[in-house]
Amino acid sequence: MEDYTTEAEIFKALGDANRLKILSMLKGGEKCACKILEELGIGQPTLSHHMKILCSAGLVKGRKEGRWVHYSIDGECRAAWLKMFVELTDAKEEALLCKCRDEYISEEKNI
Amino acid sequence: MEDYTTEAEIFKALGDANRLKILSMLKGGEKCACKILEELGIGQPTLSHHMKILCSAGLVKGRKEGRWVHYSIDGECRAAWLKMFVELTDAKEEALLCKCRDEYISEEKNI
DNA sequence: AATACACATTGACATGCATCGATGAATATG
DNA sequence: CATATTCATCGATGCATGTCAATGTGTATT
Repeated sequence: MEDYTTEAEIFKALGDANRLKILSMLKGGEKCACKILEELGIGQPTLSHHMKILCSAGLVKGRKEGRWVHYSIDGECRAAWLKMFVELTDAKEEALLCKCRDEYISEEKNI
Repeated sequence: MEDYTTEAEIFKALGDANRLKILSMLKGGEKCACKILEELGIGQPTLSHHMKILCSAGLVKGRKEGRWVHYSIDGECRAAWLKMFVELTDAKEEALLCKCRDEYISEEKNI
């Protein structure tokens, strides 16, 4: 049987309310760590800890610019995990999701 | 800002390799606890613990039949959580997923 | 009724994890 | 160069969690 250790690691990264808040904040686009910090009401080391987990899991990536680090959602990895979850729980729907994604991408290109 | 405590609880349920193995086993359909147990190589109380977490999170439901309990993936809750994750990380794609789901459902009805 | 079986619950234990204060590293500003 | 700022790392702490052995609960079988 498969191991699923890496997959579990990904879901663990999502298993914290503060990290979900962070993801929600990044949904609109790139955001600086200090901005996230002041909205979240937690300590700075704690935020750094959470960002490390989100980055290690691949959900988020950081872009360093001078003293600041701008974080954003890694769309590619996110899509891979979404597919992974669907595949893990229902085989037939996985095919559907891929089909829809292809349509979505081709729509994007036409704009 | 939203709380995301309940959402985090759901992802926590997925953040364990053994629970992901269980979900993978149930992908093909209903399965007895004793069958899961012998495939998984863990203690019986541990399995019971994991099934409780998966059921509390809503991902899995149990059907009691005599001495046995048959577990299966709760497709409805699963779909809601999938939507939640997509919505949490990207607003525009959420609309796409809903559209695809509607098409999927109407295809099912035509068969 | 007595026994066997399938599963849940309890209690204990070790490990993991979120959090914070203190400190370090890198970069901009004077 | 000195200082301030932004973020990462370290060490400590308290709580959550995965695991198992022992026991309890409900159900079939004899």
